[in-house]
Amino acid sequence: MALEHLFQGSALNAVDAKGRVSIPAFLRSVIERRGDARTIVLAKHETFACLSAYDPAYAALKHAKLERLLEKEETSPDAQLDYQQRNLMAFAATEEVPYDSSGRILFPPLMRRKGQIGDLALFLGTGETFQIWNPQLLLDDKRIPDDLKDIARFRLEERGQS
Amino acid sequence: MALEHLFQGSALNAVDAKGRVSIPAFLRSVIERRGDARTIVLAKHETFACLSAYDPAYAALKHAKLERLLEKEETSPDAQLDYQQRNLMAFAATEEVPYDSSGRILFPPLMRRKGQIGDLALFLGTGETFQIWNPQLLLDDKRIPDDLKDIARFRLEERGQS
DNA sequence: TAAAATCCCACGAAAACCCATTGTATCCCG
DNA sequence: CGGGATACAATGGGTTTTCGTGGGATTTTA
Repeated sequence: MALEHLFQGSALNAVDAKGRVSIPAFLRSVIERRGDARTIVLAKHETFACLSAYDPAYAALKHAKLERLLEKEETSPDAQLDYQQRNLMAFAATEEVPYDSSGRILFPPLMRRKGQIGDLALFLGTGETFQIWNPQLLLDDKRIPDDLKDIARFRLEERGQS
Repeated sequence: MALEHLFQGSALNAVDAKGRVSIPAFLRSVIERRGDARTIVLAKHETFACLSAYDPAYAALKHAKLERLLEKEETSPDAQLDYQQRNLMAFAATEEVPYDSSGRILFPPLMRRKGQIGDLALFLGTGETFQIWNPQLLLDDKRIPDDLKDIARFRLEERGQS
């Protein structure tokens, strides 16, 4: 699985009173080059206190990979349950949301709580996917490199003095 | 078998006094993109205490897959019986129900009992198909990942405090 | 004729849509 | 090279549409 277009860069956007957020244009352009959907898929990140996001085409790719894995070791009794659990997490525990002509999504309340997103959303490109953080939680996480925290601080300052 | 449109997301809907339930709009949109039917097929899930649901187009696909499997290992003595059993389950043990213009089905009593569905139906997208749960049974199932139970609890809360 | 299914309409909340404003980066031309 | 015009991004607000749901009326079935 070698994706041609990768997510990169960072941005800090506001979540308004209605729960709307602009998806940064540089991330949207990757989504639309990977497929022709104007939609993102949201999931709780596996290891960090943030959300993981990607495009539907990437979700389909991941699913196909799972399917192939199952067909290989279909016989095993545990494999069946393992497959069911993965499938549930990959699809039931995610939400697909379209963005409108101005590039905004309506943040689903479930994901907003899972990611503990307040009125600021920090977007971080990570190649195949991107992440959405509550900036403060990123600053508080000891596992995050200082250089990255500097970027988060910069984005916060940018916004503070305007 | 690479399906283009996949079921994902979750929702908790009410089953009213007449036994009617709204199929969530985001699931219906997948059904209608896969084919032009406004119908779902219901079956008891193979491993969980819930129902499995999908569109007629997917049922046809599953059938074709079974056929191919049979032709491959036709020689085996067990294969024939296995095929007969699977075929029975795939067709006799299922019910096809149309949904109306407002997206509701009338829940067939047999399936409602098989799935132990009360007055709340939890819908979970799982890619090729989706599941319908009695939310309490999902919470009680030890095989279900905690993250998914959190989602079920969230859906229950959403509804409770309104 | 009673029970059940289908059709119809109605309502409130939420989501999607449209338009307007601001700020910023980009481009073009003098 | 500078400065004005331009395009686009992010955001705010109002309006329209859709969704889930309840209930009544009509038709069908047993």
